[in-house]
Amino acid sequence: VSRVDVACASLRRPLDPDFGRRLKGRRIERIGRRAKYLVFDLDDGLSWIVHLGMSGRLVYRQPSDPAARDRHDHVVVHLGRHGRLVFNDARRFGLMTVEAAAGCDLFARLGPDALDQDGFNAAHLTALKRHTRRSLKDVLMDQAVVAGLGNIYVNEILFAAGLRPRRRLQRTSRAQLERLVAATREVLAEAIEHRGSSISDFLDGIGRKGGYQWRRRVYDRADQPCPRCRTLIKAVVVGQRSSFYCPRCQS
DNA sequence: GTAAACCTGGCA
DNA sequence: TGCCAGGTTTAC
Repeated sequence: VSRVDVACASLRRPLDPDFGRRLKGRRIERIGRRAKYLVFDLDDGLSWIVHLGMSGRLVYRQPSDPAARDRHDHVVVHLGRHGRLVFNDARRFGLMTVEAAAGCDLFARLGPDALDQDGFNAAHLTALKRHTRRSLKDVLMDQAVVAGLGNIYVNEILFAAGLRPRRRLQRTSRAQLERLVAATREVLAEAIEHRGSSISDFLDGIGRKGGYQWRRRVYDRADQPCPRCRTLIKAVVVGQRSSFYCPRCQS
């Protein structure tokens, strides 16, 4: 990292005044992920941690790419002669920080990753069942229960599992929970294969749109026919978030 | 639990 | 003009 330009520090969490100083001069040794956070491990043991929020993008640009700055390019991380990483976020719901990943408070309350076979399974969900009246939608959206799922994919997972968003966890059988966990892996595998959902803002790390928006079965498809049975998709609000389901295929 | 807060942009 | 949006936190 040869230089860090901060055009706007007021993200969801205001950018630390030391952010640029901590990143400049470091070498990025590994790129990973923790739930919805991108994690760039640095050569001094700290990590550059990034969350894209709703409208954020982090895009690599070649040295030859035009230098023109967009109004919402808030942070530019220059990589010497190798180009730069540009963080753009119209709504500024994203955040970034440089700190030790171990003991990072952003990670403190995260549950098992949605793709972690050992952590996220039917037994994990069964253990929550006892004293809760929460809906499946609410439970899957809770990053402390299972980390990494957002509104689009929870809608798609519930459709794939044949379960309604408002169904109570308590009233969901072990077999249905097994189905739900399997559906999570299937939906995420397909979403990753198609590089995510570009419904309005999302671009991948090299500026390409994802393709999953063309494959979604129910999300934002109110009053359109279910791809399986042609019944019209319903829209409801669960926990302040829009939910979509097929009243025939999902129970 | 539920609402409101943080922001901008797009659409009816 | 008002309402909605891939997220998360904070306050009643």
